[in-house]
Amino acid sequence: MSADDFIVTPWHVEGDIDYDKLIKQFGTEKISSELLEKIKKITGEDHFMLRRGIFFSHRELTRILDEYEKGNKFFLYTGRGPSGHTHIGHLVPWMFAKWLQEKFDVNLYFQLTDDEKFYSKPNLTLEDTKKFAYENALDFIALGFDPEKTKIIINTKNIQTLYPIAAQVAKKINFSNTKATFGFTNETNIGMIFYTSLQSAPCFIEDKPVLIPLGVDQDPHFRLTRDIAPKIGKQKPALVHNIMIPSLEGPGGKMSASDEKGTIFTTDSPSEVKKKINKHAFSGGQPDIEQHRKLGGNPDIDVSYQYLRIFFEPDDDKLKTIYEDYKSGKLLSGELKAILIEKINSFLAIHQENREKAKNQIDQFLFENK
RNA sequence: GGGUUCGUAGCCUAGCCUGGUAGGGCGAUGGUCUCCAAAACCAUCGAUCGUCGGUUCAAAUCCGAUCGGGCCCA
Repeated sequence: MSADDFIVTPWHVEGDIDYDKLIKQFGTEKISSELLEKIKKITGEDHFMLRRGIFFSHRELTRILDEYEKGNKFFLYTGRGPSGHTHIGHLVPWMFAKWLQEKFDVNLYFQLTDDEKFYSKPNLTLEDTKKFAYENALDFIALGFDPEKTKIIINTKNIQTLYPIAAQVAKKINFSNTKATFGFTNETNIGMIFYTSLQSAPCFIEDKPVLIPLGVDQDPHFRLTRDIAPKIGKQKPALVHNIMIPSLEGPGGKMSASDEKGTIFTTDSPSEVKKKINKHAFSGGQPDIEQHRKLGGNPDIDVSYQYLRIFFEPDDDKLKTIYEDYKSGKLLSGELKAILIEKINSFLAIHQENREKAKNQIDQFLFENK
């Protein structure tokens, strides 16, 4: 694979992603400075993930905001395919969704697609994906959502509510559409072929516009949803996309729950975090200390720095100092890693506490079939 | 229901025709190097060859059955 080749699909992400190219390829819109200003005007602040381009692309976010300004509220929808334990990359769109919910005071639906992971992962049983759905839900709740405005949908549990909506959608998507969108072949099981209609269902669960914060790799599902929405008399869902969170081992892939050593899980202990970062985090440092002092490091490819930028250092000034010190050679890779380890571990200490509490809160969050 | 094809370590795969208890690649682990990581170079671990039975001195290899996956036809 050459340097500018990359693959982004809902099931596979590979290569060094050029996000400007991806925007063209997917046909989305870049989040412009005007749009950022508009968000700032309405919410009173601009989230660091927006400022830093962690959320970099959208579909019709402008329309959602225009409607909001006219007094028409929207609702939020995001989710997670429960194929394994939660890692810190998953928390990015969830954190952002929480911010959106607070700023706009809107409802949020969180879909756990246990059926889809059962269909798409040959080795997982339905029991496995259900178990992971529960585990993932704890991490979601631990971020501090309001149970009055936040409901967790589990596909196999809430099918009664989802199915009539999914049926509306399914009738409007034909095999050619899904084949073209997802590259399905004759080997693809029919669960997968139907599945996108189920992922669409929460878009229409309330009769309001919907905004979906999500990893850009999940965009194809909603491209189809957007196509058929007008055909069933609904508004197209609006999307806001975040970049892929790199694996510890470097650019050229997203953090994956199946890659143990390249991934920080929310349940990792402080010593595991320390070991993983020190032993595996790809660095932008120079081959030895003399050269590093002389030439400086490259924060743009340094995974530790990227994690600080994406999630763990919201303070722009502090981040800027780290960037400059690393670039000038003042800060060594080992020292940068120490900063990140401290940040992650203090985050996880609180998160893990909240995660324990979530076990008693989960019932308040689960969606009741209507 | 019929046909066909495949099933070898975490993954991909050679070997099967012409029987003599497995070879490679990726990955993983450890080491050297480095402030770390990567790269590079060493080294190591890892497979009762889907299962059961038969033939044979000897079966991943031949035969039968069975389970599982894929495709085509009905």
